[in-house]
Amino acid sequence: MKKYKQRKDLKNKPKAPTLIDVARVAGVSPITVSRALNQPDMVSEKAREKVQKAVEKTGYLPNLVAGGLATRSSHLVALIVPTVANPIFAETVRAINETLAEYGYQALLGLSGYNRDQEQDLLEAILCRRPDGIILTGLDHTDISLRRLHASQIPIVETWDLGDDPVDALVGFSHYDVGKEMAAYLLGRGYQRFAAVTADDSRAAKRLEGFTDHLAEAGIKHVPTNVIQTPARFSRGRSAFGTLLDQGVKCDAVYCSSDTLAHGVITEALSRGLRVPEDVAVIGFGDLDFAEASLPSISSVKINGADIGRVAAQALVAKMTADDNDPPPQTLVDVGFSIMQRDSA
Amino acid sequence: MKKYKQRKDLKNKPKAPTLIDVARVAGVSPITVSRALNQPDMVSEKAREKVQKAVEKTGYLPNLVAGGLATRSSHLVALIVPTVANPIFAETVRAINETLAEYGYQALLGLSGYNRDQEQDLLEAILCRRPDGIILTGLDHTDISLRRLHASQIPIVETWDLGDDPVDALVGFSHYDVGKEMAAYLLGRGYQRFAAVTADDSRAAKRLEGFTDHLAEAGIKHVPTNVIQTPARFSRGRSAFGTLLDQGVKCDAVYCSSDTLAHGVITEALSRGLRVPEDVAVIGFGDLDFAEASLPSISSVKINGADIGRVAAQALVAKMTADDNDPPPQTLVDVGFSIMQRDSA
DNA sequence: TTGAAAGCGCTAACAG
DNA sequence: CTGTTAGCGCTTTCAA
Repeated sequence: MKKYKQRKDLKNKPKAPTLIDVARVAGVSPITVSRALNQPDMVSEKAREKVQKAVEKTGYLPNLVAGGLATRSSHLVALIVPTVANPIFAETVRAINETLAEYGYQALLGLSGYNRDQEQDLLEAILCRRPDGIILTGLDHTDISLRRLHASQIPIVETWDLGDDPVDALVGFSHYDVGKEMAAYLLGRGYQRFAAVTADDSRAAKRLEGFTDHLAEAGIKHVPTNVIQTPARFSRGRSAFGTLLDQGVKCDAVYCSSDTLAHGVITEALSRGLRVPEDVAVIGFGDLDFAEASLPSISSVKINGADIGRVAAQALVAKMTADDNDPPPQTLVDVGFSIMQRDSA
Repeated sequence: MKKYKQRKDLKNKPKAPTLIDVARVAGVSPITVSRALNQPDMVSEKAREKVQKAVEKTGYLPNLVAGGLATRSSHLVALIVPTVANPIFAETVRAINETLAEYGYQALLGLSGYNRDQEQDLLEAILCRRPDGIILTGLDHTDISLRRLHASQIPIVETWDLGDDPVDALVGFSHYDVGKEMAAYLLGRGYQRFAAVTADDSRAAKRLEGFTDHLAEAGIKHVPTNVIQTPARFSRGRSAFGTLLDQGVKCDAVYCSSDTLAHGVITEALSRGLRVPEDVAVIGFGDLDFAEASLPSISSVKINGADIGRVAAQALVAKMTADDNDPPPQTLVDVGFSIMQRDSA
């Protein structure tokens, strides 16, 4: 039985058992252990059993760092979202995590805080880990990010938006159209005086633009708007609407860039003795659980964060596992949206 | 000028520039590039400049997989939480991410779904990546998980709980005490008939136990309780309370295992014409934004998820960077909690 | 079916 | 201050 070289523990670091340890115990060569674990069909049943026992005896856990270096594939996916404090992204993160895990991938989470520069830094740090794929939120990246993304040759899926010039694959919906539909919806129900409470991120801006554009086409040029900083919090929605009212704004419908803000707006309205939706209707965005299940007086644009996550992860997996000679699957998915009515107006 | 061996591109995989490429361009040895990047002080200014230029020219991004293998340190931290759908965990995740990033670490996120077996699987997958540290939620792990954790020799911080037998460091608070304090708080305000709406995870169970124990000491033996499945959602809280009321339960105060459930309970109460807190008071747990900022009629146990995350991450960093001959910093932090009053009762 | 040799890209150790 | 050498733990290639 041959001996295999063993590391000599330079810094007496705590050492986990290695393939070589297992091989020694099993009485086979390291490569046989490797195959028994990763390509069992290539190995005799006898060898497989010996290896299996040795693995249990040593408590061996493969070192994916070394494996990744050798195969140049990390089975790691970079996932960058603005925040997990927004439930809609939390749901997307969950779905992505789950779907990736099904295919043997793991997600490295980065939180960009709705900030392109922070995204760029995250991206740099993450690219150093040589992920097999990347999932980004939105289409709005710095030039440097874009350059790195293109140079990296790594499959990429952008999510939560639709646009002309994705880096690679794209899974989302049109925020501009969402805004237009929200306007059309309210106009169709007879509302005439509008106000808006919106966050300042780029997708919220697109929705607001769609909203005001559509109103403008209908002859309504003026929409008092209060822009709050991300992250959109209940409390900020509440105070933002309070400010508008204090400024003497009169409206029969309030546009909100998210359900969280809408919820705050409703609370503020109620606390001032306004009835919702009789005195003032409120429309939000995001399909939070509380919007769907309970608020008796809110309409909301329904987005399925889990769907987006699942579809995005699947698209990415397809790209990551595509053969080099396959035609590159140029994915582009419009997951759509719908307006959900929860009020009696 | 010496030449350094270069990979011969077995599978014509897309190749990112390597240290050797940079060394060639800079006209120095690879190790000098490595040092210029990681230990600039060990290198002459001239060399540093040459390397800097070569890096820019080649668009080089270091390969941390290779570096990690060589140094046996990944600068990766495993982070396992039950869910990010619960805002309190979302906040913890954010704080941990942020704090780790400050020290040059990155988090690998795993979602256990409040499930020990799922946690075990995640742990196995993550340990294969040889993280430098591990942050877990709670003290409740499978035997296999515990064995692996101990065997791994990796610094570990458990969070969100306090207990006798942590694997390593521990940052949290006593859920049992939280429950007792909630009971004491309500008793002190004169409430006498209680009901409970609670999730079925292990920490929620501890809180409920503290709550009912304290009430029992005060002679109140019966607390109608509706246990809902995790994840605790607004809608579930609402229907859980509805069920209790339908069963004829009379109460003047409702204990909820989280603010999300409390919010649902309040909505259900209001929708049935009950005034909160005049007819029924509601107490929750978690300090969500909406509880703090707005609900006029809820009391809540205030927990600072960001604090826990920050403290936990710092404790972990301290352990990860501790010298082998230093005494092991046996961290144990009780971050405490407080009850926040938002009602006028 | 199994093994030996040669790296993956980087850095620790030990000279110079 | 800079370079040489020898791995880190695994897998690929090529032989047997």
